Amino acid sequence: MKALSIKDIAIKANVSITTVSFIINGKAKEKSISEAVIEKVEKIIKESGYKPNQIARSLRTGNSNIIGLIVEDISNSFFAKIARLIEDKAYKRGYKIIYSSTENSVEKAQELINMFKTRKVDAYIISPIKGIEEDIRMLLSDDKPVILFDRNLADVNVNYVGANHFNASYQSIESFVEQGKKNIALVTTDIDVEQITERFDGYKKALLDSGLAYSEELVLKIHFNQDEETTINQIKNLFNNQKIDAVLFATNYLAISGLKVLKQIKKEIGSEFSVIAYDDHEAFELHTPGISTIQQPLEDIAETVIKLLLNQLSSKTKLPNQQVIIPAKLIIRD
Amino acid sequence: MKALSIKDIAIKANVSITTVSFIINGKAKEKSISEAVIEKVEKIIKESGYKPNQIARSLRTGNSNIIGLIVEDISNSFFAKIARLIEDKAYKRGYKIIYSSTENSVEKAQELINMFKTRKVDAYIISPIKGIEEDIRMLLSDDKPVILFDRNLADVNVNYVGANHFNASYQSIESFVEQGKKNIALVTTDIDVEQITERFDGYKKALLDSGLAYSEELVLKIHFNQDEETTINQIKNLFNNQKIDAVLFATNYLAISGLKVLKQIKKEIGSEFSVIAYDDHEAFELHTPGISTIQQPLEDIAETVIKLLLNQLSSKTKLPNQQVIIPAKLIIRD
DNA sequence: TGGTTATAGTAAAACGTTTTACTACACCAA
DNA sequence: TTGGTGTAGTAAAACGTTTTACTATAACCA
Repeated sequence: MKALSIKDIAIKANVSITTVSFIINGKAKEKSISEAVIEKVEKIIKESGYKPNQIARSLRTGNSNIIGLIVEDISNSFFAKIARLIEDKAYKRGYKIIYSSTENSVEKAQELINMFKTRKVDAYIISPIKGIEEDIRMLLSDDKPVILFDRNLADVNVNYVGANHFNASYQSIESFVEQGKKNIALVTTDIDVEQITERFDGYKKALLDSGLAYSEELVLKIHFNQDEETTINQIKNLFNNQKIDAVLFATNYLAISGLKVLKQIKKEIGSEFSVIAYDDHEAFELHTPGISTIQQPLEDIAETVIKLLLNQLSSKTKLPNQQVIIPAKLIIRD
Repeated sequence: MKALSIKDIAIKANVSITTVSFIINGKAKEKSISEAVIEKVEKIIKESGYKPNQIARSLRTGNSNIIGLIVEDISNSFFAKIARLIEDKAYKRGYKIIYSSTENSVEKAQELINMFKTRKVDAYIISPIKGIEEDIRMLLSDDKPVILFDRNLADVNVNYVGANHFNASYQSIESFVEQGKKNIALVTTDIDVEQITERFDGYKKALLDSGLAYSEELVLKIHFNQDEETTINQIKNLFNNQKIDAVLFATNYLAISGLKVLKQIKKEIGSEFSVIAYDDHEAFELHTPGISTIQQPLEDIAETVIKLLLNQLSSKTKLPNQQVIIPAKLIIRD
């Protein structure tokens, strides 16, 4: 049962392929096709269930109505939620999203970009990693819209949407200080992206501004793709060996490992020991006591990404790149 | 900066397009192209960075090396994790995955299937919903491999991989009974798929086999896409109005809502009140006390799905459909 | 009347591949 | 010399669209 082609429709309707194509693409009026023919052809299309072959279409037009979305790890709830929101919004505007995970591997990211490129996606939404700057520049020079989100790359001039990581981090520390905390730790990762360094800088700056000393002993940088057991041991070490009364986790999965440690070593969260986690997670609300978190405005981020993208797609001329920074929200729970 | 085509390579190498194509596709030997020419062409390809246009390739060959994955909701951690595992495994075998969420809407599912069809994906992995039986039969009659997972459709003869939901549910209730529980509730959804009805049947059968009465008052069926507030109120009602000493949640998101209720009404989980949740979630391990769960073997499911799929893809003849049922594991935590 | 304009539509090239059927030549055996 | 076989390679069709440039007829008008 081979699929119907535009040719079959043309034969059935006894008109030319061109005419059918014009009708399908809503150009019938401007190409002066008569009402009668339009109706006849549309009827045949409906009855036969003909669907244009998108591959052929893409080959001819060079675009696909598909947007490629590249994230670090689709199984991380932050990315899964953002992906889902973006998918919904794009879908409503007639675009499909295809997504894939980089696993923080430069190689895989490059391969994905290449795959998307050879499949002629119309635009890219990327949560980037260091090392793919050159690839992104290539996309830009192909005149394809690119939006980075969550993480920015310092030395590429491109659209970016993300939360204000510096401020969020700064506020968290401030809030610890207001509670009278003196020994505030930071558990972060060693991924070298702006978003992570900003969180780090916010931590440092807030400490200094509050008259507290910054001490390297209180900062733990976890290697980004080691197994969880190692992570847990390192955090355990930190908690056991340092006098700490508060800790900021720079990502939600680090916080989850951290909470596991606290459970294991039976350290209670409360007035003696406070925790704030970056990026909310179901587990934090449910936790007893509730875990305070920095919530990124997922909905806003997704909406802004899509809006920027569609602007670019519908504009003939290249629009200036924008950097949109959206405030994050500190949610205090207990 | 237009992309290079096979023609450009042919000109540069001073050979025909055909020759280049044979070399790219590893058919040079069998088509008796000389070693010298092969080397020359390969060198030019490497130096110029030429990448074949996959769209043109798909148009010509009718396939794409892409597998379409359709799930209910990619932001649900069960699906996100499965998707990620499948993606990894497919990737290693040279296939790309593109995924999309149905949101439990028949219409959206059909549109997605259509989109994948017109993009000529080579195979489908679908966590189906009732109402798309006909669409799946269409795919099968197109001779495209289809694997259902997580949920089966009773009246379509197709490959299926899933956990043993009946047994898992049965065992959970058994374990409650062993603990001396008498009033065991079930919170489930009203989605009409085998996997959910099996969980329900396991619950019922186990009660009867243990000599406990089955009572409709103890079963709450939540409408599948209502907002969480309503769900929480309904569960609160159940917990407040019925004498219950144990509850099985049929999905992880229901369990999360349920745990929120328990927190709100300050009901402690312990010897008086036991909980088991279907499908593990980070929040359950972290919860105090830990929440017992039924773990589906994600890794096994993903591996089996991919294996079945690749068998079909590489076989010339149509293989018989298989139904693979994988045992789930009851994890008792406290 | 002839020239312009509008209406209604079509033929054919192009997008970048893969693949079938072919050519051209050399070599060898009978 | 003929014919067969192997080697090395190519021309051209095909996949299913979109789009440009074209034709043919009717209508209008001065």
